[in-house]
Amino acid sequence: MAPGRAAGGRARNGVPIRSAAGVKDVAAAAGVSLGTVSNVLNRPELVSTTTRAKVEQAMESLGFVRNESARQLRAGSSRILAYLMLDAGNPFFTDVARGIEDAAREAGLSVFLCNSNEDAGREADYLDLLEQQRVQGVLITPVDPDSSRLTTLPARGTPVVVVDRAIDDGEHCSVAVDDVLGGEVALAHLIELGHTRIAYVGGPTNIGQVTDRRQGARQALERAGLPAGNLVELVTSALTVAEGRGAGQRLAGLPLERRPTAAFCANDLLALGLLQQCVSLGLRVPEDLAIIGYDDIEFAAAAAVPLTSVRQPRQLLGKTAAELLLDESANPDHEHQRVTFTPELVVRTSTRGT
Amino acid sequence: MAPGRAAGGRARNGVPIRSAAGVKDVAAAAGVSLGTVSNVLNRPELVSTTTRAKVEQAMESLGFVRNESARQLRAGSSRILAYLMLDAGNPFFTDVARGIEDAAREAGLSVFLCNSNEDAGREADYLDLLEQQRVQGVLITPVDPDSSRLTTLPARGTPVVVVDRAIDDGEHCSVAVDDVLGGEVALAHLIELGHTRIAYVGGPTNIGQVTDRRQGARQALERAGLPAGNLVELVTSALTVAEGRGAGQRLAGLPLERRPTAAFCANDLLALGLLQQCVSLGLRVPEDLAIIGYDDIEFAAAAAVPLTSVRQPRQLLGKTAAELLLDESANPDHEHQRVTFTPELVVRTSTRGT
DNA sequence: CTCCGTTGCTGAAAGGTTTCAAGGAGATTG
DNA sequence: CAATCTCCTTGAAACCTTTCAGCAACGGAG
Repeated sequence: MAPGRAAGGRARNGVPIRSAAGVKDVAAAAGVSLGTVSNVLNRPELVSTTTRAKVEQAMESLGFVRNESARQLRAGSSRILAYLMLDAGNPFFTDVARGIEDAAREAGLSVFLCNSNEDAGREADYLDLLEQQRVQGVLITPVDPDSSRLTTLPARGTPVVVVDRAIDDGEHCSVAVDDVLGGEVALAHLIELGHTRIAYVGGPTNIGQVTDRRQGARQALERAGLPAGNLVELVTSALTVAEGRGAGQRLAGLPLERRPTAAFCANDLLALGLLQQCVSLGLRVPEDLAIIGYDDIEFAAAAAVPLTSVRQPRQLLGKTAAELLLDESANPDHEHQRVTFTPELVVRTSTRGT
Repeated sequence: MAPGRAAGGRARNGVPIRSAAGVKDVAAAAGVSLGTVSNVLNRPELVSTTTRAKVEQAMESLGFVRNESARQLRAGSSRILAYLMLDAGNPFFTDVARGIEDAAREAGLSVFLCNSNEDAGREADYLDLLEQQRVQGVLITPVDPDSSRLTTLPARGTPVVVVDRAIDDGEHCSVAVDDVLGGEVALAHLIELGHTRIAYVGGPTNIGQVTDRRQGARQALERAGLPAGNLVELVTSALTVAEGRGAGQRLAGLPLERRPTAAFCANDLLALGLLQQCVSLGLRVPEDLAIIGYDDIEFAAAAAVPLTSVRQPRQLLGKTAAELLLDESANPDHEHQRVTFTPELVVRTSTRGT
């Protein structure tokens, strides 16, 4: 898989002088003062056209690069937002990120993406790092919504907005989609189709999305008057395609009389893996097993059997979150908000058949 | 799709004091000098256990957060790498990113991800930003490999490693997979299956991956003694699923006698979109149209018709690139390298049939 | 010819950290 | 008891930029 490593050697080591041209050098070269150079950089309208031209020319020829650390240290503010995402490999989150980027760009800010990869330790490390960097604000889809950092950051002045999770501790805004409702809708759909023994595939159970959707599923079951035991839980150790395949293996291995006739997966990656595995083991979808996913990522519709899923307004989620963050850092009488969107069932072949 | 926006208002505006506890305050609280606090932070082994405990306790109770801008300004070095990726929504690049993260983490560095989204302007903006931030190094899969920034950054002291593209201007290392070979292999496979009129789906044509793979395809065609005109180009405006669908629409609309019997797509996203559209328009894959993708992302195997693709060692690509970058910034007699991996054909149903 | 308002430029101070030469306190040796 | 040595700690200088009060020059109004 990873063979021939044909090194095409290339010598010539660049001179490692960070030539260190600073405003001072530019000022000297242009024959003006420090302050003027700074004005060219920050308030060009205060500088006469001829002087500005001289300065810009000097910058150009010296290869001047503004030192952002120094700028930020003195000016006190950063022009950067960060989105700390749960899983960069899940298209759902990259779509959210796109919404964030669009909103940030509009406000003249840049976005750095960080990937916690469902690991609470990494998440904590990144939060520390971002706080130290004094970024203008942090958007996060948390692995661990109870991390103390989620409250200490805002308390110390770094605004935090929680995305795709509702948290109501008064320290930040949050933008979420009603996951309990989503779970309920998904299961109601399966029940309506006549299924009574249904698998819930998801995990790890410390992730809020997983438990909320499960709770919704249970509620739907209860409302339909079915015993709670009819929801068979298959716990996975991550929300990935590979884990979905593993679950498929386990599920297909169940004796027919105990095997569920439908599966509700905590996200589309799991559903796609489950689907793939079940199909390759000879189960027919939806006849032998109906499958419903969650998120409606773009790949859901292109799957072996087009996947029924619960759609969330991904980009809007990100855009809204970024706007709240911007408001928080710009507006002195910002009030924390909890915005909730409503999910939407998208029915395709994997449950309804053709 | 994006309805009910139930704002659950929450007042209580956090006091916006970035309480500004600095080393100075910590020193005062702990009854030691500035220098000692700094030593606790940077060379704890030089500080006696009792003093260290006092200082740490003071930090804790003051909620001290180190100001990274100031640290970096004085110390001159950053502990951050950045990966500027072509498309964060393409799982291929997030897998590369994972490889980078693993290698960086091992070296005690953090990675910020930036998404140029196939936009040369964004790419340039991010490169400027990263240089100003004085990150320790930049990994990039460029939209525009001819951007002057790709040489000015290293010349001024910010190491740059090019990922998934071979560039040989002596200013940086690069790690790539032989895309020409990959294109050749893909097309040879189709030709071997008896196809003679073949579509090449890809674009925009300023992206190197697109042109290299096309060139490989042409070479294979020539080698097989087929006229160049037998490769029908369908140019897309991005390497996305949606664009793939569009290409499918166009392709299916061709009169039967002119319609290719196989399609080679510049990446899997295009191939998945193409596949989905063609299937939904009633074409059988591979009987009416064989399809081959590129990258072998995880979703390729789970597609409506499991997709034949050209696999690249994604994580290894990232890991190798990060290691080269680390060497460049740590090792004074670093020599630029050009590492090339070999792609591998993975045959599935979309070309071979069942 | 003086006064005043504009416009454009200056230069010192400040921001929080790290570094480093130097000093101090105890312990050890002769 | 003096001389050394070790081990810790100290405080000022430096990193590069932005800010801001103030100065100079100029033109127009009276």
